[in-house]
Amino acid sequence: MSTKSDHIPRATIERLSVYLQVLENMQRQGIEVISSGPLAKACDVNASQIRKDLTYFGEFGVRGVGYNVRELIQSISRSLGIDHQWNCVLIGVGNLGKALLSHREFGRRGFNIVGAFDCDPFKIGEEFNGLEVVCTRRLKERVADLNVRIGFLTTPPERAQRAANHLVEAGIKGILNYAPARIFVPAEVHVEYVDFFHHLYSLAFNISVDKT
Amino acid sequence: MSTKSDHIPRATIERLSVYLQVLENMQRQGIEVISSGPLAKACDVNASQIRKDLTYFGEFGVRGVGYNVRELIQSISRSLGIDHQWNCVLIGVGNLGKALLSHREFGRRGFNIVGAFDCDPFKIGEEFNGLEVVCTRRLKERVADLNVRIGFLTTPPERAQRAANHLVEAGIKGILNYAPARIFVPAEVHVEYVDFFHHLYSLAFNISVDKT
DNA sequence: CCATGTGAAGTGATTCACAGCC
DNA sequence: GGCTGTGAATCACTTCACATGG
Repeated sequence: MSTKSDHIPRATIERLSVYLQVLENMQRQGIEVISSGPLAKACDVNASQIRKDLTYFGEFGVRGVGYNVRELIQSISRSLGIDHQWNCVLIGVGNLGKALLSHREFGRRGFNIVGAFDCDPFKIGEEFNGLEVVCTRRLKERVADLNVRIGFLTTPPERAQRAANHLVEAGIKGILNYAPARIFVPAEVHVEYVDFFHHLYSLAFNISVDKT
Repeated sequence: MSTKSDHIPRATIERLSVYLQVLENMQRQGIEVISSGPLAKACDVNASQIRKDLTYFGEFGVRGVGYNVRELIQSISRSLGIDHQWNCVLIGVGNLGKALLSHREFGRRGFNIVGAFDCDPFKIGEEFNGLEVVCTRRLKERVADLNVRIGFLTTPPERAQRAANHLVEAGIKGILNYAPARIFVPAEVHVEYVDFFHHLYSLAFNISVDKT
């Protein structure tokens, strides 16, 4: 829908989230127009980096002026594909799964969790945030009925691959994997790994090397 | 302590977390020796990438054989600086802060949250996971007393910078910033940003481009 | 003989520097 | 005059290919 040329660096996509966050905070502060220089400072990146990142998706600025904050937020949202709602399911209703189900921010950002699945009979029937936990057998019908494209995977590591298989089989297009295990899926299915410790490890490493 | 040469790519550090995760799962399965080929497959990276990453920190393998899983886990842990306990504080006891305080996995991994701070008088005195919420004014003494080096920042975005200033002032060396805002700190203080939406945005983007 | 460790080659991303435009 | 958009130059990371060693 949005890509001007062929390949967009993964790093660019990651930075777009940052720009969006900073621009939203600026908008809340009433800033209407911003140029790449100050925006770069606020995002802690290089100014031409921002300009280059943006031109992968179009020309959003006005020479001699800068970017309109509201329009740029819209343009980036459209570029990322988050200018509309996404239906999601969650598989694995443990502590983390429950926490995510109860967290309303996902819905507020357009990611609606419309199904919660588990194969444990003791969990089936429980309710979180108005959503009843359902047997994994019924995953496929639910995904088809509600045009679900994203699955949150929150099982223990040893069950991650099996859950991933279920999601793929159900026709999911992307998996947000919170389980501490790699999973293997067909190339056309996208996987993102969420690891709560990875940032903590980076901090530990960076602090450690400083002292040496 | 651990760096053989001067500069280690940030990407290498991020991959070490992945290797560690995969190696721990292998160890649980009883695998004792692994060579870079199969390890690379399991981590979904290139084999020489793994070998090069490891040589930044030392020579951990045996030619013709491979790596001892247990020893490699230890070596990577030591390289990352997570072979010992880290005391941490948390500032901003909102929903997310409470969730993190109640989550025992951090302690299990060696990151002990030994203080919870907030400036809201209604929150001070509340208790989570056996930890009493304390006024931010007392942050500095606590950090000094317990040799705390890492701070979890879980305030709303508009209070993130002020909280960051408190942490810096208290002598913190690294900040794990969960607030959806950039923060600015002296160069010697490390910051890692945790953004729950960034992976979701990447998925949305990748799924969207597929369809075009 | 097999797998590590590593310089050299290749690839990809970032920054520079300036032409183009408002 | 000021700021965007962009080819060219630089820098950083990854992969190759093989010498080294158990």
